[in-house]
Amino acid sequence: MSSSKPKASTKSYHHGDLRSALIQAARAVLYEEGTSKLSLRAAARHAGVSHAAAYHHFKDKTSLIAAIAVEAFNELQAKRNKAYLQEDLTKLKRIQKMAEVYIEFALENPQEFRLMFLPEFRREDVLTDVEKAGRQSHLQMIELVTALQEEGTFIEGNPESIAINLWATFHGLATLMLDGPLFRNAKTQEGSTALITSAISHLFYGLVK
Amino acid sequence: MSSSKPKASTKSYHHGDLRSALIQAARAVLYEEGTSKLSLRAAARHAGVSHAAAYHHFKDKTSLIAAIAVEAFNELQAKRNKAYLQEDLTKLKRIQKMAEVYIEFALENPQEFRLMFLPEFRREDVLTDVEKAGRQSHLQMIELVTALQEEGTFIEGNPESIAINLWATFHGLATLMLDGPLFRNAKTQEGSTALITSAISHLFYGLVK
DNA sequence: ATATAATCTAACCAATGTCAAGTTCTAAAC
DNA sequence: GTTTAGAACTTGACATTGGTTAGATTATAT
Repeated sequence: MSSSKPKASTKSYHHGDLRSALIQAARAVLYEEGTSKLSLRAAARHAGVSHAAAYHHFKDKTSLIAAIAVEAFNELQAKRNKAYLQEDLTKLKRIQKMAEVYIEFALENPQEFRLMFLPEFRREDVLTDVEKAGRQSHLQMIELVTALQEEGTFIEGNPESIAINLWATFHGLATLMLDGPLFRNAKTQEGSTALITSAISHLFYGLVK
Repeated sequence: MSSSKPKASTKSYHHGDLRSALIQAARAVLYEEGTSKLSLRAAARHAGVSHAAAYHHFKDKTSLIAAIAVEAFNELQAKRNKAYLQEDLTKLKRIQKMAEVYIEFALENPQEFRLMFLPEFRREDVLTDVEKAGRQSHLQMIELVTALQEEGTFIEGNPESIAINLWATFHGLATLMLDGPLFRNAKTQEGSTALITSAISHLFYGLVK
């Protein structure tokens, strides 16, 4: 929660770290009032500053939302690394773990997760900040796949293509559980892990006899 | 494009089929002005009627959007049936075809596709119209899986779980191609079909050697 | 002829994004 | 230690837009 550099004074005219306070505030609004109520003004209100203060930290409304997405991507990555380092697992189990972390994150932070994949954050010509923030995980997954190929566990083939396949499965499950027909299954822990486990197993060992 | 029952007179006071005209108008606005500009007023404007006229056909703004989602689900289903009936394919190829149709629909109708999976259209307690409209495809897929199990092609196991897995793969690919890191791959026909083909093949035959 | 559905005009009100101009604090220069 | 420049905020105002309701008006259908 608390960041490192700035001294967040409690009551001074200058906030100390309004930028990240606004991001937090915006996230809170997202949950307390819903996506449609998220506005620069609402975030400012929630952070206890004037409605125009945000313009010293964000170019416009979209920038604030992008900042939320970036922060969320970073949190996901952190969570991923934590799981990755903590556990002493086979590489195969590691992949399962990645899926669990991904979906858990989506279910625990649904509003942020949706923002992470808004179309306005992708541009043909340039890599946006949001894209950059998401890129790391992708590369990490490719590495893992490559390692699995080298140790002879996985089939040959373009590792990126396989990584994409894995991600698509995670992502598809996550989104269907969040906003699709699987949202009822996602209400219980058992329901969701069952879905994950069977999906991973199918993908690992195939559907065709 | 033109529906069956009502006579869409061109210039009378009574429109004839304003309801579906508004849906069409709203879809047009979606593409011409973007999601954020979609409003009841904009739809009415585009349909050439007064801004209050919509209230005789839709309870509120959300209902109009829901109607778009329902219509889109129906179109997807129709497209699916068409592909399903036309082609004389093995059941396995049929699944590949379903994936292609699904993703093609998403890429050709990105705006509608996004609306089809808005969280506000799912409720814990009741089946919403949008949900009902999406349900058919799901059942169809389960049937197909069951058939594949019976003919001994697919592994045993809960057919629904397998169908979910397939859907998640399609859906994950579609969403990542639309609003995720794969959106650059989706720009060309070859790029997208390559992704689909390899994903299906991986899922059919497994990633583990 | 009459009831009623479909449409229109008008108006209200609540928001929001954004800019402009003034204030208050911080920090660096002297 | 004082001055001073500039950054961080505030208040106020503008223009836009949108959802929604109320009360006519016009067409359709019985």
